[in-house]
Amino acid sequence: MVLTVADGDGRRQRRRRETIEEIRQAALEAMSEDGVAGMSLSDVARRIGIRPPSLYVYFPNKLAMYDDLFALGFRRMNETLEQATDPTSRGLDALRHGMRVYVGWCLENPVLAQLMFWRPVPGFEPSEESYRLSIANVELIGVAIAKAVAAGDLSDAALSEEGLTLISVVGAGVVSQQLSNEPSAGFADGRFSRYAAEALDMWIARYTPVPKGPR
Amino acid sequence: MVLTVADGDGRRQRRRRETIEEIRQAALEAMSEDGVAGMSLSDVARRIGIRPPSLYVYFPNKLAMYDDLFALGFRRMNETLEQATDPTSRGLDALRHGMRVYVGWCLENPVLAQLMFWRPVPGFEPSEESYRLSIANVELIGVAIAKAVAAGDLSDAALSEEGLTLISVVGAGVVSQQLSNEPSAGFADGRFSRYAAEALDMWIARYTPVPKGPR
DNA sequence: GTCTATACTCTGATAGAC
DNA sequence: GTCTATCAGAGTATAGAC
Repeated sequence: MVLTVADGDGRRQRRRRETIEEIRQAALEAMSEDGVAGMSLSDVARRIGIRPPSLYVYFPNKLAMYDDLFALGFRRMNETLEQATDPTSRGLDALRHGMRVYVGWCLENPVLAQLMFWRPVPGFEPSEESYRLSIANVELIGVAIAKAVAAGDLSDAALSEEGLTLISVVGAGVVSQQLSNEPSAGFADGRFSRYAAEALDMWIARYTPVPKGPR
Repeated sequence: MVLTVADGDGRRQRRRRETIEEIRQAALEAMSEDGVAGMSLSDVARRIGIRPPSLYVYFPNKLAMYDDLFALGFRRMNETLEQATDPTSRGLDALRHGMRVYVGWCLENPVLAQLMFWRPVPGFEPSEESYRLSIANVELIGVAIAKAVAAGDLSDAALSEEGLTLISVVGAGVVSQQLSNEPSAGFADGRFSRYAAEALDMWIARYTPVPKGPR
């Protein structure tokens, strides 16, 4: 059955992608109003002027919609982190800048951040494909640390399991505390996020190499 | 209308408290199976063999049940922390022990911890009374730090806004990462919780007073 | 006083007409 | 691709049996 005409297909698929984009936007709005787990398909359909069953043309079920948004979140965040990598700044400065971008993105996208870093939706687990994007996110941080190690600003231990675990604990701690206690605050005025630099400094201090000159 | 007989009241109120305790237990079981936000009143009623509307005799609505469990969680955790305070250990040892008990309790009570430290339930905000219990929780940590400062093991800055914020970030970070990435692991074998001591060490190092002897 | 029976509205999801 | 019709189940609320 190879009757699908290649030419006519472009417009149809394009229209489909536009509709999916509309659904995503409406779902994010709904979640920010009613909570991540409180999103209802009827509400999403109402927001874009279609009937609930029509959503099933684009997503097999509600959990698949969550998975799509989970992946979207990591795609956007990884893109932001890559674009924010300033080639002129290096070593610890690049790491500090990365931390600021990371926390800032989470506070600007609290709905996606909750979906990505907590597990607020009963029954939802990311698909293998989406999970790979979250792995890539962790690796971006590892690359920034590796550069600082290569520059001599951090000891090798920063790249150990302990080092990578502890920096993820620091980042998750700042974001988690800020989002659950003061979700609407910005980066600079957040009770917790304003200490993001100091939190990272705790980690940096632990992995700062001892000067090798004679004492 | 003061016809209520004092004698007969004891048994009735006792029976009522027992039922409430049954409901709490069933709700916790339901949440651990279907997620915190996925708990359904019909399911809770079914577990203890009554009809859903009967739950409304004990709780005005579903959110009130969440509030009751939120408060229960902090009561239990604060109790655990107070009992675990070993009067023989002091200073940094007491603080390290407190951190272990804190993280351990959260991993042993993941459902309550999620309800207490994240905001997984759309529309739920703790009542003023319950919120006070969460304040008391923060103050317990402050007391342990104050003792270490008094013993000379930590600098005064440990009790500053920065110091208190950063230690809450460290604790929340360990718990948050462990619960969302590996919820069923225990304290000792958790990918994140096994580094709880090292995470606290980052904080302790930042607030360790410099020795005052001559250099 | 306590619980049951019943009803109302909304949810996620499916089947089938057009 | 979108619709109508429909389902089982949810949370909530009220009326009434005992």
